[in-house]
Amino acid sequence: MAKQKTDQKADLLQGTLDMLILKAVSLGPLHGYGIIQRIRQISGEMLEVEQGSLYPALYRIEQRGWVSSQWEKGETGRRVKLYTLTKVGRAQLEVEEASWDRLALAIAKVRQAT
Amino acid sequence: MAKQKTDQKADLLQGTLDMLILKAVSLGPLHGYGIIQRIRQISGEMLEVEQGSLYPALYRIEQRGWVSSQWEKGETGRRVKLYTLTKVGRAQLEVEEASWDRLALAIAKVRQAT
DNA sequence: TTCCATACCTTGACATCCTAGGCAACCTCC
DNA sequence: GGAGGTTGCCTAGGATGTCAAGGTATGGAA
Repeated sequence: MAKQKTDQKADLLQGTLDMLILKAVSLGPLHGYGIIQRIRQISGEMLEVEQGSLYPALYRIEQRGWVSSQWEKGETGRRVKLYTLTKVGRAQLEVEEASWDRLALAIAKVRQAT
Repeated sequence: MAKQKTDQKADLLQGTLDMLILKAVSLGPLHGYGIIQRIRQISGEMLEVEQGSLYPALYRIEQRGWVSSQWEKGETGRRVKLYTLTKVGRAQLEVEEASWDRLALAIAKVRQAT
């Protein structure tokens, strides 16, 4: 299906996946497969989340109460598991974004060092 | 001793440690304990690498040929294990920096999504 | 002499991610 | 009507990397 991905295996860093998922779901309820597509889309085709990474992560995230899920009939008539961001999840997203900002800033400083 | 660390568990993301170490050593040969200090310093006290993370990482990095080591007499008269960046290591540093840039760019895009 | 900082290292637990599968429903095209 | 592709869910197993916690030793300061 033409994955290609600019030949560079950009692989996510451990810990960033949760933030990406929360962000994707924050744009509106979504099912698992759709999350992968949305992340790919909003990252400009740069990030490709594997199913084997996503589903365990979703389970984990739901356990922590950051998202809630319910089975629904999708637009195509098929049953899909819709995930919705909870209030706690929205707060967590902000925490993770702040944490990322701090790290990115720190790394930037290190990069400048001579 | 005053560690403090702004109470925020800034914890590194898996995968960034190698880059930090390579960068630290790229500024001049250094021993393990000194690497921790240099990273703390050039990150503006934002990054605190644990010894339990550093030494395994150093071993790993040396096995891959990115640094070489030799025992020397430190300034204080004590024996220290000095690590030096190799040519391969310098190339690897560039690879990791480029990889970080890609990821940071992708994350930034995701952050902007509405 | 007691304590702290420096300096090395290991062990074991833990979380997260990826590879590689499996299952099923739906669609299109031949 | 059958084949194959896409959507959609999931799991098992292994690899990796990090951390918490400990151990050892030297040297200087109090």
